[in-house]
Amino acid sequence: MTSTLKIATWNINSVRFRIDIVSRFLAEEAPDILCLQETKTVDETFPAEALTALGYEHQLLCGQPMHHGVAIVSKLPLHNRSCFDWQANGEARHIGASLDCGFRVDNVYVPAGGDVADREQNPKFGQKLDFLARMTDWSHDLDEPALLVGDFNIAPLECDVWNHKQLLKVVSHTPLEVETLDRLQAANDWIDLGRKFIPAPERYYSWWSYRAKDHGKSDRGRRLDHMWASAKVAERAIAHSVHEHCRSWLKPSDHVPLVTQFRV
DNA sequence: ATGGCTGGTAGAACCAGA
Repeated sequence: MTSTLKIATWNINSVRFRIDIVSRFLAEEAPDILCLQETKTVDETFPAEALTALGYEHQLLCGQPMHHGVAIVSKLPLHNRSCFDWQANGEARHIGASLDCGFRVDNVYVPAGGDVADREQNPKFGQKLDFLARMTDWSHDLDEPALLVGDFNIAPLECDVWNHKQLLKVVSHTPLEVETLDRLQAANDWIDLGRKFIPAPERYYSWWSYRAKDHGKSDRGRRLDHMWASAKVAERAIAHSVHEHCRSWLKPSDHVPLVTQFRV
């Protein structure tokens, strides 16, 4: 029997502050699995009960005080929890699990990288590149079907940003970051599901700054969030959607959810 | 018009996001 599996990813910018819109999204879209980034809470205060009440009883948490933090909540069992420290400093930026349908899910929050695109002047930029290099090594050694999702904090293509030329020196769209992301992609022949379903040069953004007076009017977006699949998993992807309307909800995250549906 | 905003935590003339 063939059925489908729907997986979502969302940088929520505080899961406690935004539990109401998380609940609304889960009720309306009903993914089987939701990967969250920037939960901004320790595991003890993660809103576990509210999500269990919506049917997401399987929860893997990797939080820390104040910043960062990732989680996977699921209607289906999650096995073999892994938590890689690709930042090499203890920050909570990855959580992975195996699914009964035969592939693993890895949920990642790549460091933003600070303001200056130079690792000598700005150590955070170096940490971002090093994080991606460690992910690349891991991708190289990966020997099982996998789905890699999350906030990569890089918009690689010209059509992934509102203005390519203006953003060439802005961290998230610099040529060095794009090259580094390309090496990561090549290390496991990852398929960019977003662009498989919404091919370039079509506009595709997943993040809009809080600082715009009217984010929808200026539409200065970037595609910072991604869903990448290894070849066997990509073959099973049958639909992909960007939930741009969530950016206009009350007290929104600055990111919107992405959803991919798979044949399993 | 790359910060004009945002949340967490402390109780900031803070930090971090991107």
